[in-house]
Amino acid sequence: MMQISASELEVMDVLWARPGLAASDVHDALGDGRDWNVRTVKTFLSRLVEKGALRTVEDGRRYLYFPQIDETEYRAQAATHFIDRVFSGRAAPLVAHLADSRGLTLEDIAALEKLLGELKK
Amino acid sequence: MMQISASELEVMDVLWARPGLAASDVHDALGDGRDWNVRTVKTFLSRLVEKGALRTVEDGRRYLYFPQIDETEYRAQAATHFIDRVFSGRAAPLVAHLADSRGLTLEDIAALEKLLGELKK
DNA sequence: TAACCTTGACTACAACCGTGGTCAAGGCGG
DNA sequence: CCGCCTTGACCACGGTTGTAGTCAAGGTTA
Repeated sequence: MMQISASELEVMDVLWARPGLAASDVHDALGDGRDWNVRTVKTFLSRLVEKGALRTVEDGRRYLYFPQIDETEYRAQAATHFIDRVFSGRAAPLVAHLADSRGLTLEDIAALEKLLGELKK
Repeated sequence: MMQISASELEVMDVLWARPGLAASDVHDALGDGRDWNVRTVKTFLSRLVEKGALRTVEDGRRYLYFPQIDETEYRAQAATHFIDRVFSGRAAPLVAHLADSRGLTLEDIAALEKLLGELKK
């Protein structure tokens, strides 16, 4: 439902981790690797506000940004959509692919086994 | 790497299942639920050819379409990208989310347990 | 005080996407 | 043979995305 692009999601990640940052703070927080112009970051922030994913609070001459959507919920929904699109809604083949492409570490495998154990109850 | 949109992927699905169809056949095969105009389907086919995901073979006045990319490989790669984007590369949280959102059926759980058993070896 | 930096508001612009229209050439039904 | 259908080639058009530029107002610094 809420369409957030890959770049916008990186911005959300920053604000989920530290809500209430101003635009330039978000820019700084993205610093490593992400070499966006401040204005680019501001564009993403504005679009996220338009989309209802962020809310602004005035702080003098600038805005502070706060997530309006729940991180966990968003990721769960994104996962469901992805699986519907790419794996016809079947989760098991996805995990199989991850295994194939070495996307699963031993730790992952242990974590998943534990998780499955809980799910069976 | 190869950027295929959601709609284009539906077209690929048809051709992965039955390679060598002509445009109108693909249109028919999509029939149920997917109510695209034939020209819309042709646009997707053309774009997929441009992108190198399909190859054409002339058959009289029309083209037959054949996948140029491997289905399994594509899905595995898509899964990896998705997890990088949305779950910072960690597969286990993804599966946890699926469980939360009831994306996993009992069958899935059984399949995953079997899979994990094999992976441990 | 004068020049400069920051901030939000608005604008730009090309690529990609979803959706299909136009057009001309060839094949088919009657 | 004649009109109709299909086919590929090319075009259109508005929305989203990535990536900023411009501008004016207010704060900062020398």
